[in-house]
Amino acid sequence: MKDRLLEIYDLLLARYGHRHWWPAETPFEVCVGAILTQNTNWGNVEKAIANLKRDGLLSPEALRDVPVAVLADVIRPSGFFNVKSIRLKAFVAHLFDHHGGSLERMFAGEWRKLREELLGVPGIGRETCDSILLYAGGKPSFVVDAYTKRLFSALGLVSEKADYETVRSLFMDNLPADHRFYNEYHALIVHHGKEHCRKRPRCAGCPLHVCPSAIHLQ
DNA sequence: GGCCAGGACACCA
DNA sequence: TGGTGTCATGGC
Repeated sequence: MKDRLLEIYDLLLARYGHRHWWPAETPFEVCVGAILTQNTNWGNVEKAIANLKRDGLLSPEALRDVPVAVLADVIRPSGFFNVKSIRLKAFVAHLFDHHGGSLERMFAGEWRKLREELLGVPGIGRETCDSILLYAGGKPSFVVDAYTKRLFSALGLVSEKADYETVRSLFMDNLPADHRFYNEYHALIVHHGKEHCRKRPRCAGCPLHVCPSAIHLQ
């Protein structure tokens, strides 16, 4: 299984090159983006983040102090703005309550313990949590998203019905715990999912040689 | 005008 | 545990 996973990685990297993820300027922006992108097109998230920057709200202190109704209006383009504004406030409140408002301090401890801690914050589920750990904190916690499940079930490596932790274990039990490697691998999976297969439904020249119809089925 | 997007959670059986 | 409804905008 390890060789197969490495082979797929090599194919994706050879085709698409390094993706330089996550698309954000700071670790805090990664955390905000991870929450805003929940079941949402990334283009809409970019609009919301641009609004936050415009209004000087992209900092732990600013998000802590802004009224939730104001925040909801600012992040409106990302969709689900009422729930996401509450989730952003919950994350920042946790950051101040447990880590003095400092991401650096939050990431200083043992990351597996931090993972359990963050999963207890309302609005931070497994994918959001792992995205924060990997892309904001540089921790070797593999991210599983819709693209990952779709692709690797299409490749026959996991069941279509496999739950999050099962898919995550496929990678973490078989690959070295290297956050740069996990970063690149997941970024390539997402890029393949939206830039290749979605724009070219027939998947002509798909580097993975998989049945395209399986990938496009929801 | 319908479908979908880098989920999470409450509720129910 | 597993299935279903809810939250919502914007691009195609």
